Amino acid sequence: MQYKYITMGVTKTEHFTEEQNELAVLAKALGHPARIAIIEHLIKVDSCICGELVNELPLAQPTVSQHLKELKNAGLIKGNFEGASICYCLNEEGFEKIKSFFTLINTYLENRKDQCC
Amino acid sequence: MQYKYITMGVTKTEHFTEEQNELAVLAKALGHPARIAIIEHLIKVDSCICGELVNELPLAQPTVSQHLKELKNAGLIKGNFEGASICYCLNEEGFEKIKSFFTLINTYLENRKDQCC
DNA sequence: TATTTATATTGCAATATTACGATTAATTAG
DNA sequence: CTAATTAATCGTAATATTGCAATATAAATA
Repeated sequence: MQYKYITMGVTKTEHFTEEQNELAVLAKALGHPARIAIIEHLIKVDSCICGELVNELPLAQPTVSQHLKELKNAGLIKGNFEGASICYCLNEEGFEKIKSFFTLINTYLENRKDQCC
Repeated sequence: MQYKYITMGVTKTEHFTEEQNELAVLAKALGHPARIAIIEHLIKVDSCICGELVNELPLAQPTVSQHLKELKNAGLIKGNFEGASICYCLNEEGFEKIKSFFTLINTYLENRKDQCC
């Protein structure tokens, strides 16, 4: 058997810029309704949350833990231990990177003249 | 054999709000460096593009076509036929939906007082 | 110290995504 | 009409993601 397609199913990150890969990682982390819900909840309660997320979300505890881990790895939330529980809140850094991308897009869209499509 | 976990690997969209699912779909569509590159290229050339994307990207034609389809399905780009080729440009609607989400986040982050994490 | 509470990790089942060769479809050029 | 060009679709290989039961870990409490 030949390994003709050894990278099938794998994103070819090496062919894109670091900025493009970073943006994709951030967007991907937001690409799940549970993770959107987590972000929204963090904003809603306006404080660091400690665990009640499992009660808020329609998912089992290990699944929530996994989603939190992905948001943390992407740099969109931060988490610190606070006694027995852990405390999460938004990580400004991650959102700053997204911000400049969307500022670029919005500026473009606002000034766009023609639109052949 | 029992099909105990018939929905394994499937996002439980039905338990989230329509808005959360919509946002997740949009973010997910941006969650790949090739699709970020496509959006950036559409902004850079400031016009509808007709096919040269395959030359710009380090991916085969069917792969590029697939990424374009995903961006189109998510509502982030539009495409029209123009003779033998097809013409793509940004779809403002999709980006509008993302915009309000990030406005919410930015407003929150700018006004946030404490930060226990 | 033993028990409870809170969260992370492991392991695994199942679907989703990524990538591309081969092919198809549709238009243009000759 | 035929060949060339352009882009979508099909089929398939391979990895990634999602979800949860079971388990592990770590701190608080009795």
